[in-house]
Amino acid sequence: MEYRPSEIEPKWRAWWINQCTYAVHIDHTKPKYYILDMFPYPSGAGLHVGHPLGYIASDILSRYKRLQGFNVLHPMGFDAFGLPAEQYAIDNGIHPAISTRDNIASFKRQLGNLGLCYDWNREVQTCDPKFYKWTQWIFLQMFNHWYDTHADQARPISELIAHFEKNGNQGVQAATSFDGIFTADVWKNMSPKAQQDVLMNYRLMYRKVGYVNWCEALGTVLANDEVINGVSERGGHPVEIKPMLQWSMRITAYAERLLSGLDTVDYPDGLRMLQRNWIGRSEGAQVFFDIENSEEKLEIYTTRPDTIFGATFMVLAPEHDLVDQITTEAQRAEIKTYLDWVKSRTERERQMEKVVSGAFTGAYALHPFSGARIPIYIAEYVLKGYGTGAIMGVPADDERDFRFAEKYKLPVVQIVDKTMYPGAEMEDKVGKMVNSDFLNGMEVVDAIKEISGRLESKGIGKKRVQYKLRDANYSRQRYWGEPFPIVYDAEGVAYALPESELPLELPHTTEFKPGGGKGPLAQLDHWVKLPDGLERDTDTMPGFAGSSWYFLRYMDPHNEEAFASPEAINYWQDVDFYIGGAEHAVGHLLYSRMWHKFLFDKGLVKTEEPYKKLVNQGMIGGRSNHVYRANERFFEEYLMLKVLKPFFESYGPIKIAHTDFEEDYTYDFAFGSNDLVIEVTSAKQIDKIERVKKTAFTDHKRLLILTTEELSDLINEPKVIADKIQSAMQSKEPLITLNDKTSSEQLYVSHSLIHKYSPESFTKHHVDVNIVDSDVLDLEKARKKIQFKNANFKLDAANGDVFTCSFELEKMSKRYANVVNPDDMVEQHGADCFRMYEMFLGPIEVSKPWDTKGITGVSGFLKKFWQLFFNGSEFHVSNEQPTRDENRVLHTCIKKVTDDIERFSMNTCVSHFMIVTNDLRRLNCNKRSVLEPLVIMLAPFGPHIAEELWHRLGHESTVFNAAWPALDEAHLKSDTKEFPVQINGKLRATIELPTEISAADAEAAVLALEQIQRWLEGQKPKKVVFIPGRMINLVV
RNA sequence: GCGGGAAUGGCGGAAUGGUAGACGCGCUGGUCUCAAACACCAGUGACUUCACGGUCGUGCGAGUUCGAGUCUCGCUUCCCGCACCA
Repeated sequence: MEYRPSEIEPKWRAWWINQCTYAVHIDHTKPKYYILDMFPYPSGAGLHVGHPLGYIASDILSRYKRLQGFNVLHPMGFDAFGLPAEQYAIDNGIHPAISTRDNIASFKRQLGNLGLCYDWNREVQTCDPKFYKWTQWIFLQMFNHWYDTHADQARPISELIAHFEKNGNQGVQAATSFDGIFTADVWKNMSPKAQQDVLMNYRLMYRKVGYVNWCEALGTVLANDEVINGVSERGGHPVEIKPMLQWSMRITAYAERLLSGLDTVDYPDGLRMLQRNWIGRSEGAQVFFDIENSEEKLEIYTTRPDTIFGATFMVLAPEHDLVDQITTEAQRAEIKTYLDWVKSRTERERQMEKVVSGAFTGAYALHPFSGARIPIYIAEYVLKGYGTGAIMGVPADDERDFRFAEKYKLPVVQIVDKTMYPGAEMEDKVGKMVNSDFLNGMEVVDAIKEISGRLESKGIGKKRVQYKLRDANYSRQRYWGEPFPIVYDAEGVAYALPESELPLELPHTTEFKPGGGKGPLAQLDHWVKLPDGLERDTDTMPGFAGSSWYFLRYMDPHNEEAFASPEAINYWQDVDFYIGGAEHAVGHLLYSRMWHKFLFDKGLVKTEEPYKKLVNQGMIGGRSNHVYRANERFFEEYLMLKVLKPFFESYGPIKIAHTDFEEDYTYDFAFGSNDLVIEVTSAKQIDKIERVKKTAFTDHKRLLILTTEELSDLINEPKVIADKIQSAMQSKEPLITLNDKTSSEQLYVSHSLIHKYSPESFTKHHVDVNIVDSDVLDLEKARKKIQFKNANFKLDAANGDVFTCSFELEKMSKRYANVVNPDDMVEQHGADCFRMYEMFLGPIEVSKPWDTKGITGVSGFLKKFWQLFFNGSEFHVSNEQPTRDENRVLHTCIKKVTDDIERFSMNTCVSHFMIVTNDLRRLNCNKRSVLEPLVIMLAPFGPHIAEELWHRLGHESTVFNAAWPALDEAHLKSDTKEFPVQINGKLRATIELPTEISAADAEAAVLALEQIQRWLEGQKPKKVVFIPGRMINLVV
């Protein structure tokens, strides 16, 4: 009986839904396993074959774990707030809620086609008030907490207030943007607003004026990771730095834990490295320098305090607060010129700049040990936002400082002797200190310790750990996001809404354009202005708000009392296996890890880290096809090469010098002994035709006009054109224009022919890969496309009148017309086949190109597998005992597939199923005791075919309630094995020997081999290496 | 520039330090067919040989080892990330 996926697949999908096969409940009798796909944003573009890769892989793992006896949570939902829907609303007037709902529906329909085992009852959408109630709730928890760096955890703001009331802020060790010390009395005498302003500096969600990435075109502030090379990630619009009052998330408080936590999770090394770099921890020291003739101290940050004796200049960031105060009158003009220049430059220009620049302030710092006067400069290469925004310039030990010193002719004092470390770079922390007073002779590492101690005892410096990581901007001047559950009084003091007022629902509007630096919500007076005089925050939360905790909601998605019940959290704990794209490496993953740690501090979740194991799926690239459209040049070359040769032989070619044309010659073709001239042009170029007519008339030439349109029509019949030219030659007519009823407006030329013409003859265009098969264009389908309306094709006659395209590997994208839709694949080959082919392409983690051709291999395999169960049209499975060989095939498969799924190597599993199927066909095996376990093992990969066969085998319940087959090692071994025989490591022969043969017996057998004797040339081998059950190597 | 990853037939890719190229695509030949498609069978790294066989072969160059695609060192190219982070 034929395998017909289109019949069996929809049947079982409906049955699974009907039977609630994928419904998951807390079950304390089974171990839990939580498998999560990264939260998709439902874009309007629909899925291409690259998208489901991870979903299929996680689906296979989920089904496998279930068969292994785990209670598997495998949910799906949508990151439904976001910019694209809002942009779409601005462009098309469709409310984001509507377009988002529609996009989710089509996304779910496409996923539904693939037979994925999600428990849709647990679906969440971040734009659902029932969901974002808890996003707002967590936000308020963070608002109401501060980070105690001593206890190394978040604590309620109320405890901080209590401390202030007793002791002021003395003894408080906090992650804070507040500097300065106040006493309890000072605190108590502050106005309520002043107190709130102080507290704001301690909150984990806080407001501050920050320099933000403002994107005028999008009308919003962007996070650092949404800005790529100075332009917005979405749309590529310019981004400028602008000061604004914004919500900020104090992720820096968790920097150390985010870093150390990386050692406890199973993430890919590359991803861990990425996060480490992003957090960017560096250990160094802050040092205060006195400034000559000034009360101010200059605070710098350095990771190399040991090089302090090599400091020959200081550099401040141009925006540094001290610049104005310390600049001397004499230098004021120069500094101003420099600052103006810096301001005039865009972020992008600054990043691209390779040459150092700066200006001298006229002020001097005093060296804390030598007392030397050190000139203070400002320079762009020192950044306001990092460290203290000021450095000491040590040109002998820092590349940039050296370049700066070179340019401004500043002295270079060698302070580290690296002669005993050949190959050490300038900035390596090795060598012996010289020219450094009391540090002389010390190794760098010891010198760092020594100087740190001295700085500290002198009270002019301190060890300090610094991070590159910045607090995340948490405000967006946008509509389609979570509103802030915050109101402000007349003085601008922020108050949290009471929990009872959550969710604060997003009000309806039809106007989405931002204005004046404010989001669309600002225009909704009735919503913003409250009766009691308070005003709402008019920004919305960023995209990462909902996605920072969504995986917790899946544990208990309908709970109205909490974001998830303690019972659910206790049972499901955390995500065991997380799969998704590497693009979330530093954004989503860092943010959600931070939220999880915060909730952990609060005792609301049970683990420090949200995701135990993480796998990044690779991208699937597209294979684009190109067609070549003929330019006018092509027709001229074509006539020359294919048609006119005999005419030139008869009449002789001539060239007529140009009169008033731009081209070199007046006519495209002219002849020595015939007064006919030929002009090739598009019929659309009426002006040109008129001019040529006039010129021909003046020259007393008869004119034949060949239009590219008619040539296109006749392109596959060169003889017809030749005949027409022939009759024109013989005619007496002064003007011959041919057929004006043409159907072709363009001509496309088979790629196999274009090498005969010059490259300028063609323009390359993408063509939809779905109408191309093995680079051959399907002309029937092509003619239906708008692209080829009124087009003709020059076919490759030598190769059976085909039209070929060239190909290129590119990103899969509508723009390249190379998008392959999974729906089409499922329709043609079935979901099981599509799923297995996706896996078969290669390792999940690796990027690879899609090639639709190869899917026939998997399709053929499934047909063969199906046929194992049938005798002609009849389902026929025998109950006989399996043979040794059959058992070996089965158990080898159990071992291989089990091992490979465990190491997430799905491609080799599919390969192995193919091998097994081929083996069993050879063995003519249709035995239940072999086939039934195979059906169970195939089920995670091809759930539909497995369910069908499982039921035909007589089972009533789903195959996913079966148990994964157990391995019996005894069946793996065969009696004999073909041993490779090597001479000096090179394979020279193979020999069939008992698998368990002893070294001595093997040696004897091998030495008896004629081929081996030939290599030994009568000598005895020096040494015999025998690996039992594996191989034999003779050393001669 | 810094950091990470990769490099194996025409293509996607296999290979606990032990028979390199499994499996599939493609290609070639054959069977079936009036023919094509499907299906099935056989072959398919390069060079060489009538053949048996031999030589070379996992980006390049060294090394460790009885034995290296795999381990070590040095280079080349490509991909990804970060980019004046003091």
